[in-house]
Amino acid sequence: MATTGTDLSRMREMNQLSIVWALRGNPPSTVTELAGRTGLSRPAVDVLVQALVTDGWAAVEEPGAKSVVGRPARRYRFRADAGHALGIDIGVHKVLVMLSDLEGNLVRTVRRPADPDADPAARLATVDETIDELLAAAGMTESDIWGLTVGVTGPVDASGRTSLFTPLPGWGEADPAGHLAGRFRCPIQVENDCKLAAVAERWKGVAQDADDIVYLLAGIRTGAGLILDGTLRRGHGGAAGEIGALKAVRWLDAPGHLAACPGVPASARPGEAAAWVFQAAREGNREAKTAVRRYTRDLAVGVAALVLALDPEIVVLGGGFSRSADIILDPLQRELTKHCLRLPELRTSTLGDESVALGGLRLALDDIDNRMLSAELAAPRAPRG
Amino acid sequence: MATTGTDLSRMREMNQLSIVWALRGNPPSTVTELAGRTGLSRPAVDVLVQALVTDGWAAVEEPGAKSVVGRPARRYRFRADAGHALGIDIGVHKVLVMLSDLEGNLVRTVRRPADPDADPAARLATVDETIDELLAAAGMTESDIWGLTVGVTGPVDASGRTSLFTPLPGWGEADPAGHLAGRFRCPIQVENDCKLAAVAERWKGVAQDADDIVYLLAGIRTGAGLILDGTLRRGHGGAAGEIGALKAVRWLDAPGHLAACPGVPASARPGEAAAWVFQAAREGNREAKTAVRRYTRDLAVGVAALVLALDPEIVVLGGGFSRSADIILDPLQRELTKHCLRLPELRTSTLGDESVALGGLRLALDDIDNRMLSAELAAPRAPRG
DNA sequence: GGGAATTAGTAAACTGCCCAGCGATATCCA
DNA sequence: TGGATATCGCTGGGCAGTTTACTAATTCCC
Repeated sequence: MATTGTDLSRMREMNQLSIVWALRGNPPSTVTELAGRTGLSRPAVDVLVQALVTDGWAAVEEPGAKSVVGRPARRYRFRADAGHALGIDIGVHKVLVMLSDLEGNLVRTVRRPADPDADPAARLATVDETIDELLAAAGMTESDIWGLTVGVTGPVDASGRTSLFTPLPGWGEADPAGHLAGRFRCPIQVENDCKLAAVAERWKGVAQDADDIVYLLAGIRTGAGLILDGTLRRGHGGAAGEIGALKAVRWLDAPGHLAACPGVPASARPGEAAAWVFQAAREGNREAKTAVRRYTRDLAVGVAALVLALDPEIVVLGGGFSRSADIILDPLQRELTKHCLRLPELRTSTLGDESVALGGLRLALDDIDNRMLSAELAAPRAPRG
Repeated sequence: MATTGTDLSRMREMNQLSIVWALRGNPPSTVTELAGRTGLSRPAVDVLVQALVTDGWAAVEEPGAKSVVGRPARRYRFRADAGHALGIDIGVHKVLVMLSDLEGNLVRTVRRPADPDADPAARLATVDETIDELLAAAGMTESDIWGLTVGVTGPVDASGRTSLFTPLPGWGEADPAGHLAGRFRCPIQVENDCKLAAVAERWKGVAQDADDIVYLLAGIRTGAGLILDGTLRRGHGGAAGEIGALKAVRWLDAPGHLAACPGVPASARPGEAAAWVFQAAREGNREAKTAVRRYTRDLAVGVAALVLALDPEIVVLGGGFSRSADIILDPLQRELTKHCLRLPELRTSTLGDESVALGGLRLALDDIDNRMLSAELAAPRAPRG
C-alpha cells in the first residue's frame, strides 16, 4: 500500500469528485442536499459545484415545482450526457451494440444478425456496420465514446485474444481490440461473455443485492461467470469459471441429453430441439422429463463444484435455456442439494440476451470511473487511462 | 461508492498515515527520504513526523554510522513495538501461538501439545495456558495485544463458529471468539486453517509474488484456501474452497490409498503410515508408488476443479504431506495436465506447521491497519474497530 | 395584504495546512 | 582552518474549507 501524500489541490479534486458522485444517480440536487451528502459545508459545495458547471460536468436545473417554504433553491444535476459508453456483444448468431450515457441510462440499442459460420473478418465487418448504424442514429461520432467493452465467447487473455478455444470459427486468431482501436481512441476491453452477463445481473438483473455470485450460462453452450466481493473475477489468465473443461464435469455433453431425446423433430436446430424438449416436459412427456433430468444432473455437477469452491450467495441461471427455468430450476435445485454443503439461492435471469452487452456497458463505465478517480477531472472529455 | 468530502484535518491525518506507511518496513529514515517517498515537502514531513514522535508512533534513532558528507540527518523509525498481534493455531495435535509486533516481526512463539480427543473446554484451556506462557515470557499483558486471529479446522461462519463440520470432537458447539473475548478487548477473528495457511504463503512463503493463489492442504485431512486479487476469499458463508465435499472429488478417500498400501506397519498411526509409504516409494517400492499414484490421482481432481474455477497463478502444496513433495509433485503435475486448460505453477510450501499461526498474524495485522486507516490515529493504543 | 418564518445565496473573516526559500548548523575533507 | 555539502529550523505566502453574518426570495398565516 503506497499511500501517497496529499496537498490542497488534490484535496479540492477529491471534494469535487465527491460532489460528482453525490450528484450522479440522484435527482437534481440543491447545494444544501449535496452538503449533507458529502459532509462539506454549504459555501464549499457552492464554489465546487459552480466550477463543475463551468467545466461542463454539471448543469443548473431551473426552478420547477416549488412547494416548500423558504426561498426555492437552485438545483444541479450531473450532465450524464457529457460522455458515453458502448457495450458490444459479438455472439454466434447476432451482434448487439448498446449505447449508454455516463449514468448508465440506455440511449440506443442496435442488433444485427450474424452468420454462425462467418469468418472473423466478416464478423468484425458486421460489428463495424452495427456501430455505424448506432452512432449515426444517435448523432454521435467515435470521439463521443469514452469507453467500450466487447463481449466474446471463450476465455479472454490479457491481450484480448481468445486463444484457448472458442466456438466462433477462426476466432482464436481474431483481435477485436486491435480492430476497434483503429477507429476508437478510448480504452477498449475485451471480455468473456459469461463474465459480462454476470456483471449485468449484479448491475440491473436479479443479483443486485449480492456480492458473491455464480452466473450460470445454460444454453447450447454451458459456461459460468464469477463475481466475488462485488468484483468480477477473471483469473490470472482470464479463464476463471471454465470448470466445464473438467472431464468429471459433463458440461460439454449435458445439452446432448436434450438433443438426443426421442421425439425431437429431425429438422430442429439445436436451440429449437431444446425448446421442444422443455415444452414436451411441461406437457408431461415422460421421455422429455427424463432428458431434462439427465441434463440438469450433468449441469449440477459443475455448478456444485463452483458453489463448493466459492460459496456464493446466489446462483443466477441465465442463457437461452433460462427461458425454461420453470422446468429446469426444481430438478437443478434437487441435484445441488445432494452435492453442496450449503445451498445458495437460485434465481433466474430476467435480462434475456441483452445481458452480455449490458455487462460490457457496466465494465466500460467502471473503467471510466476509475480513470476519473485517478486522473484529475478537467473539462469533460474522456479521462485518459 | 460513497466518496465523502475531506477537510484540512483529515488531510493531515492522511499525510500522517502516509508517513507511517513510509516509515514501516524501512530502515530508519531521514526527513528528506520520507519527503521523497511520500511526495510531501520537507517541512511538512518534519512537523508530521515530530507529531508522530510525541504521540509515540515513531522514535528518533540517534546518529549511528556517519559516512556521508554534509550535516548528518536525524533518522526516524516506526515504533513497531507500540502494539502487538497474536496468531493462534488450534490444531488437532497442538496449540501454537505466535506473537509479533506491528511490523510483523516475530517476537515469540509457544507451542503446546493437545490431546486429539480433548473436548472443547479442555482444548480452550490449553489455548489459555499457551497464551499465559507466551505473554509471561514476553512480559506483556492482554492490553498489549491489538488484534488476534484464531485458526481452526472446518469452515468458519460469520459468527466464528464451525457449525458445518469439523474434525475436532464437539467443536461445532465451541465458541473460541467468545471465550477469548473474555480476556482480550481487541478485535478477534476466527478463520479456517487452510485459509490462514494460504495467507501465510503469500506473506512469508513461496507465493509472495502472486495475487491469485490456490493453497492445497495435503495431509491426513485435505483442504484448500483461496487468495484472489491478493485478498483472502472466504465465500458468503465462509466455506469457500470446501470442494472436498463434492462426491466426484475424492478428497475424503484420497489419503486412504496411502493407509491401505500393503506393507504399512500395523502399528503406524495415520501420519506415520503416510510417511512410511512416501519413503517406500522413494526407495522404489512398487506398491507404495501405486498408492502414491492413486492418492495424487484423487487429489488432482479437486485441485483441477479449483484451478479451472479460479484460474490461479500458483498452486501451493502445503500440509503434512508437503514434506514428501519430491514424491508427490511430479505425479500431481501429470494428473493436473490431463484436466486443466492452463496449468498454473506448482510450488511447495516451506513454512511447515507454523503457516496457520503465521497467517493468523497477518490477518490480525491487516485488521489493525484497516482500523488505523479509517479511524484517526491518536496516541498509540489499539485503534478500536 | 403584510409581517413572520424559513430557506437559499453571498461575502467577509478565520483557521489550518502545505510549500518555497533563507539563514544557521553540523560534519567531512583538503 | 576554511570550503563544501546537506540538514535543520524558521518565516511568509497561498490556498481550501469553515464559520459567521447578512441579504434575498419565497410561503404561511393572521
